[in-house]
Amino acid sequence: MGKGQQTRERLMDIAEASVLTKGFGATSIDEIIAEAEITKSGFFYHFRDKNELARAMLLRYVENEDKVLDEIFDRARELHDDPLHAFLIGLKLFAEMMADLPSGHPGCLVATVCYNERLFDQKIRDLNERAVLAWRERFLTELRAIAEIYPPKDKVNLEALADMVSSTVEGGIVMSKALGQPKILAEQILLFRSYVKLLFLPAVN
Amino acid sequence: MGKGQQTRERLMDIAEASVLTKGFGATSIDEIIAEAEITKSGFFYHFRDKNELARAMLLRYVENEDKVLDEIFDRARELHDDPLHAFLIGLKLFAEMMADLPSGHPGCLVATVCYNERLFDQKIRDLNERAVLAWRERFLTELRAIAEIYPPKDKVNLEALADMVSSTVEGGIVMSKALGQPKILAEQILLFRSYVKLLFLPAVN
DNA sequence: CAAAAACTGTACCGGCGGTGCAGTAAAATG
DNA sequence: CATTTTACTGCACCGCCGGTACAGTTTTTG
Repeated sequence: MGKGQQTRERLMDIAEASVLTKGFGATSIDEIIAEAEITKSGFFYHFRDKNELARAMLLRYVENEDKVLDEIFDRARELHDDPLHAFLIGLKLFAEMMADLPSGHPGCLVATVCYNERLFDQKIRDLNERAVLAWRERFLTELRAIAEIYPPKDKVNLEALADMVSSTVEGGIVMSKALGQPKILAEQILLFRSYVKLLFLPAVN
Repeated sequence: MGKGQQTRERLMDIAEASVLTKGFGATSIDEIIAEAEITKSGFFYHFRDKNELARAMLLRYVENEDKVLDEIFDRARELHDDPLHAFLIGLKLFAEMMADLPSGHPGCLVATVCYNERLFDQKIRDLNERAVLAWRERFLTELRAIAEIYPPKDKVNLEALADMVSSTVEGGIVMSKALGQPKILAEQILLFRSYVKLLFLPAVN
C-alpha cells in the first residue's frame, strides 16, 4: 500500500468513526483533517468532495463486511457438512465475534446512509441497496439449501428470513447503542439462531 | 391547543421529517423556519437552541409511540384472554399498521439519536435509554405471563426476547429504507411473530 | 382593555463546506 | 542521477449556518 493509499485509509478511518457517532452532516472536514494532521488541501487531493469520501467509505465498509461474512460462514461450512448445522454454527461464530468487540459494534454505515439519505447522491444510495441485496442473496442461498432438506415448521418467506439476518444485526446495533450494552447485539443474533433452530430442526430438546 | 403550541408542533413536525432523512447535524434551522414560514426569532422564542428542539421532539415521539403500542396491545387483549394469543394478535395488528403506512415508516427517532449520539447532551441520551427500557419492560411483562403458561421450547432470556420486539422494528425500518420497500418492516414483525409461535405454542401445524 | 403570548426585524459573530490555484517536498521511475 | 509523478502545503476567498442580542409589533386571551 503506497503512502497516498495509507493517508486515504486514515482519513476514512477517522471519518467513519465520526459519521457513526455524529452523522454525516455533522462530520466536519476540518475535524477530520485536524485528527489526521493534514491540511484541507491535502484532504481535497484525495477526495473531490464530501460525497466522494462517503462513497469510498461505504464501498470499503461493505467490502470488508462481505469479507468477514465470507470467512465466518466458510469456516462454519468447514466445521459441518449439513447446511442447517453449518448455518447455525456460522450464526454462533458471528455472535461470538460481535460479543468480542471490545467496546461494542461501532455502528453500521448502511444504517447511517438510510438515516441520512437526503445527504447522498443516487450512486451512494444504489451502492447501499446493492450491498443489502447481496446480503439477502448470500443468506437466501444458505436457507434454500436448508429448506430443501428440512421442511420449515411454519410458513415463511425465505427471502424475508434471509433479510432477517441483516435486520437482526441492524436492530441489535441500535439496541446496543441505545442502552450502552454491547452484548445485546450478540444476544439478538443468538435469538435469531434460536428461531432458525425451531423453524428447521426436526426435534429440539 | 393554543396557537403557540400549534406552532411548536409544526416546527417539530418539519424538524422530525428532516432529521429522519438528513440527520440532526444536517438539519438547518433556516430550512425549518423557511418551511414553517416563521422567522428565526420566532423559532428561538419556542426553543432555546437546537438541542432543546431535539429534546422536545424525542419526548413527543416516544410518548406517541407508547400511546400507539398501548392501543394496539390493549386492543389485542380485548380480543383474546390468553396472554400468548393476545400477544400474537397484537403483533399481527402491529404488522398490519406498519404495512398500512402509505409511504412506509418514516424512521425512528430513537435510532437517529443512537447514530448521532455525540450531537446530543446527556439528558437526551438518558431519555432515549429510558424509552427503550420502557419498551423492554412492556414486552417483558407480556412474555413473563406467556412463559408461565407455555414453557418455551428453547432456552431463551426473556429480557432479550422482549428487546427483540424493538430490535425487529429498528432493523426492519433500516431494511425498508435501504431497499426502498416499505413492506419489509411488516414482514420482519411477522417473522418475529412466527418465532414467538414456534417458541411458545404447544402444537403448530 | 390590559396584559401576556407570540411573534418580527435587524445586525452581528465565528465556524464550516467548498473552490481555486500556485508552490513544493517526497517518492517512484527511466 | 535526473525527471516525472505523487502527495501534499499555503493562502485567499465565498456563502451558509447556528447562535446571540435586543428592541419593537401583532395577536390572543382573561
